[in-house]
Parts: sequence; C-alpha cells; structure tokens
Amino acid sequence: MKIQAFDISRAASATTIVFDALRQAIIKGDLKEGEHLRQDEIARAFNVSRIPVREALLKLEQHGLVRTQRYKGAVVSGLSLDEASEIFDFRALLEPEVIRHAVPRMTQTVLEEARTFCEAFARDENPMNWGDLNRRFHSTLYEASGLSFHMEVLNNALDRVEPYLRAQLLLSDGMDRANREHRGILEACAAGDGERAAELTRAHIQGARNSLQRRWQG
Amino acid sequence: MKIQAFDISRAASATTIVFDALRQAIIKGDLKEGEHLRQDEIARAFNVSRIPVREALLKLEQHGLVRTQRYKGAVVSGLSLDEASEIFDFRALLEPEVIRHAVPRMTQTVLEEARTFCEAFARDENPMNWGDLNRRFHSTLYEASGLSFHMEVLNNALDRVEPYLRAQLLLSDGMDRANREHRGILEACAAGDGERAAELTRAHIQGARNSLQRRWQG
DNA sequence: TAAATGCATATTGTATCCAATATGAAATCA
DNA sequence: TGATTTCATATTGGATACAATATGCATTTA
Repeated sequence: MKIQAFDISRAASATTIVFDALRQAIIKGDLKEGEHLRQDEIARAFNVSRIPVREALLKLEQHGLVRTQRYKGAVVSGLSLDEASEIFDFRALLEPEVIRHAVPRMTQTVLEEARTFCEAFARDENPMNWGDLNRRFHSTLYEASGLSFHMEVLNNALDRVEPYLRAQLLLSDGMDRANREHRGILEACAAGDGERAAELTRAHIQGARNSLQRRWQG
Repeated sequence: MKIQAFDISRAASATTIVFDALRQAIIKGDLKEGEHLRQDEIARAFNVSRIPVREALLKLEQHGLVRTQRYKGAVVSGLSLDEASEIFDFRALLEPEVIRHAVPRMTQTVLEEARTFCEAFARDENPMNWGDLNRRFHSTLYEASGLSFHMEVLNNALDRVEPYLRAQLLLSDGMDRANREHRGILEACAAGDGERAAELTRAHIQGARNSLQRRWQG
C-alpha cells in the first residue's frame, strides 16, 4: 500500500462541520450576543437539512455558547461581567495546577513549540490573530500535563470568555503585559520550576481579570 | 387567577426525558460500561422516534457518559482507574474552593437542610440511596456559594465518577468514614470556618481516592 | 480448507414532512 | 379609542422516509 490512508470514521459529519463553524463564529465575535440563530437559515447556508443544524445547536448549548428555549430557539449567550469574572476565578484555580503538573513532563519539543507561538504572538500586528495565538501558547504548555479531563473543562471555560480575553488584549497595555508575562512563564517552564510557572500563571489570569473589571465597571 | 401556574416552556421535551432517564440509568449502573445503546431500541422503549433519542445521546456524549463513533453508535463509557483518579484530583482542587466561598454565604436554612441529608445518609440502610444522599448533602452546602459555573462543571465531574463513588462507600469502612467526615465538614460550616471546611473537604476527597486506589490496584 | 469476496441485514446519518407553539397584525368589541 | 380576540405566518419539535455505512454469513476461489 503506497497510498496515504487515514481513519475515515473520524471524517467530519454534517453536524460537526456546522458545530465547528458556529463555534468559531461565536468565539470570534462574528455572531454577537443575543443574536437569534434560525435553524432554517443556517440549514440553507450550509446546504443541509435542519437535523444536523439542530444537533449542532444542541452541542453549542452544552458548551454554554447559546441558550435555547423550547419552541423559541437558540440565541448567542454572552456573559455578564460577574459571570465572566467567576470563570476567570475558575481559570485562576485550574491553570496553575495544570501547568505545575505539566512542567516536569515538558519535552524540549514542547518548549520550542511554545516559544514559537510566544514569538508569533509578540510579532503579529493583526489583532484578529491575537486570541488564537495566545491560546495556542498556553495550550501547548498545558497539554504536556496529560490531564485530559482538566483540559476538556478548561477549553470549555476559555471558549466562554474568549470575547473578554480578546477585549483585554486590546486594552492599551494589554499586549505589552501579556508578552512580558508569557516570557516569564516560558522561562520558568524551561528552568523546570513548576511552582514559579504556576504562580506566574495565576498572576497572569488574575491580572487580566482585574484590568477588565477596572475598565468595564469603573 | 387562583390556579397554580408555572412556566410551561420549561416542561420536559422528549429529548430531555430520554436524556434524564439514560443519565440516571448510567449513573446508577443499570447500564454498564461498554454496553451498546441502540437508537431504535431506545426509541421503541420510550415510544418516540429516533430524533429525540439521538439528541439525548448527543447530550450524554457531551457529558462524557457515552462515546460515539460515526455510523457505529453510542456505548456507555467507563473510566479507567487513572482517568477516575484524575477526576478525583480535579474535585480535590475545585470543591474546597467552592465550599470556602460558600461558608460565609450559608443561611440557617441551608445548614439545616444539609444536616437533614447528613442524618438521612447516616441512617439509610439501603446502599441504593447512599450515592444520591451523599451528593445532596455536599450539593446543598456548595450551592450556597452561588458559583454557578463551578457547580455546572463539578456536577459533570461527579456524574462521571459516580460508580466509583458508590463503590467506595461500599468498602468495609466506607460509610463510617464518610459519616465522620461529613459531620466534621458540617460543623466547620456551622462555625463559619470556611478554611477548615475547605481542608476537611479536600481530605474527604483525597481519602476516598486513596482508599479506592489501594482497593483496586493494590 | 483458509482466505477473500459478495450479499443480506442491521444500524446510523440525513432529508423531508407534519404537528405544536410563538408571534404579530387585522378584526372585533366595549 | 384601546383592549381583546382571531387568524395568518414563522419557527421549532418530532415522525417518517430514504441514504450511507457497518456487520456477519454464505459463497467462491486458490
């Protein structure tokens, strides 16, 4: 066999294609809080029936990205500042623990990949890419932990606050501080100091939350 | 209007009825790890079409209670000891934080309700009820925190390890220890000592995990 | 006879159709 | 006129029908 084969049972179903597209659109902010998602309209846009659309909406609801009401349909669900703040607290609890567990398991490859994302993040002039690169940087480090349940929950939490994350980076000193702090975290990881990496991560998250709160509620 | 009214839009849809029933069956252990869930069979059992069944299975998949493969269907997904252990670690991180936040917000009513569950748990001779009462006791205390995202995630984590939880209570000293520790936690809450309640909760969870690990792999 | 192939059946994924409910405007009534 | 009712339309929930894929057994072939 000379052909390049892969597991076709993992090929995307209509449901997952629609789900991924809608998820991206909500996270990127193309679909805005409160916006009504009509099954029929989406079905036509993707040229599928409403069945896979409904299943995609159901998944989005489980992820907390839309709220649905019987016979009324799905609307994009934003977060109040209080709700977002709770999720930042959650992250501040979880992420330090994950990185502490990850540090002793980080290979050279992981560190190099993270450094690449870190530098790409620092260099990129296009704010549209910041959210994604920021997330990839952290994820690369976290994945080394091997804590798959923690990561699943964390990714869900990040999905929900992504618009706030991007808003925070757009603040005047958002990028500068993020870059400084990313380098610090990376350094601690490279030095094998899990405790310091954890503490810096905690400060990184709490700092972001505090600057958001100052900016949005006075 | 003298009639007792309620919001009918919250009435159960076929999907949620099927979901709740399947979730209970999996958690209670009536449906066992690896068991295949046929859409058609379930649809006939509930006298509905396969559509709501599919949506229920999708929700179960998001909750991690079943795994599905395209064109192959859903099977009840159990956890390896390692996977369960990771979730216990997760709980040991999350639950102390939640109860610490909850203690200063606990009303007398909450404490009384928790005490009721605690005593019911201690008295109940039927092992079938232990899992449920145990969970209600802790939940009552946790809900006072008002941390809805934390609770959502926690409930999902508990669903996944519920069979292990029940197994742990069935160990020789499982119930005795659980009762002792519950009373300690309740006392700390009543005394307004969030720090102690948190530490006891952490020990409660880690202890349960350790005894499981000794029993199953030692 | 053992492996490969073809075929029948079972099961899931999706499309189409019907039923239940929501929504808003026209009609009615005080 | 302003509130209420009726009714037409839009939208979602669920049932039925069809298509795609999996699975196991009979058949063939070397």
